[in-house]
Amino acid sequence: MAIRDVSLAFKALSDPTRRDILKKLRNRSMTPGELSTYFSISKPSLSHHLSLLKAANLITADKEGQKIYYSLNATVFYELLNNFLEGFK
Amino acid sequence: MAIRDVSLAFKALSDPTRRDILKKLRNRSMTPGELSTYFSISKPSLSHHLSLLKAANLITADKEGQKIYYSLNATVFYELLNNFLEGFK
DNA sequence: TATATATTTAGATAATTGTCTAACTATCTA
DNA sequence: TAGATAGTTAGACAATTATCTAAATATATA
Repeated sequence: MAIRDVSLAFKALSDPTRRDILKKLRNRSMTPGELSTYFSISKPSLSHHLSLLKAANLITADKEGQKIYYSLNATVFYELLNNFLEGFK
Repeated sequence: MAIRDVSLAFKALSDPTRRDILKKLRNRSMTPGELSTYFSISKPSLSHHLSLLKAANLITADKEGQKIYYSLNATVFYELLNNFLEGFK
């Protein structure tokens, strides 16, 4: 998996709610329902944020029954920031 | 100098024109006039991008006569991305 | 002082964003 | 199969953004 769109990734990282979502997913996968208990926004808004993070390839989704487990895509995450730092050496 | 606002910094980095400006400033300082020769946007638009980069503390400005020399704030730049990576270890 | 140069500010406009409620789809279970 | 649960999609709305042209500010120079 690779970085698809740097602008998309930085834009995804520019929102504090989305950065908090990534931090929640740092240790383990979570469903939108579980994530929603940590945030004071509606589930559709959370869903929207998850779709942006997914579009930026910063998280992955695994469906199990009715549930969807979202996980941090650590590889792409490091790739994005490290590659960007490379460009500024 | 420190990171003031992570959202502001990532937002600044989410625009390709602004990333290109940072790359131009990687090696040396430049004035808006010189920078403008590399971009196909109006000078007011360029000025706007520079003000956002400055607000994000990613560049600094030094006035000399009528000219303003903009420089990459490498320290904050590395600080932002490295500290952010730290949070995701 | 008048004019030219460098850059920003003001104001307008179209596009994008984050949020909401309501409605929909998919899956599970009694 | 009916109802409950998990999550997304649709549509609306206010706020923000990137861009432009026109005007203003600041400095240098003839």
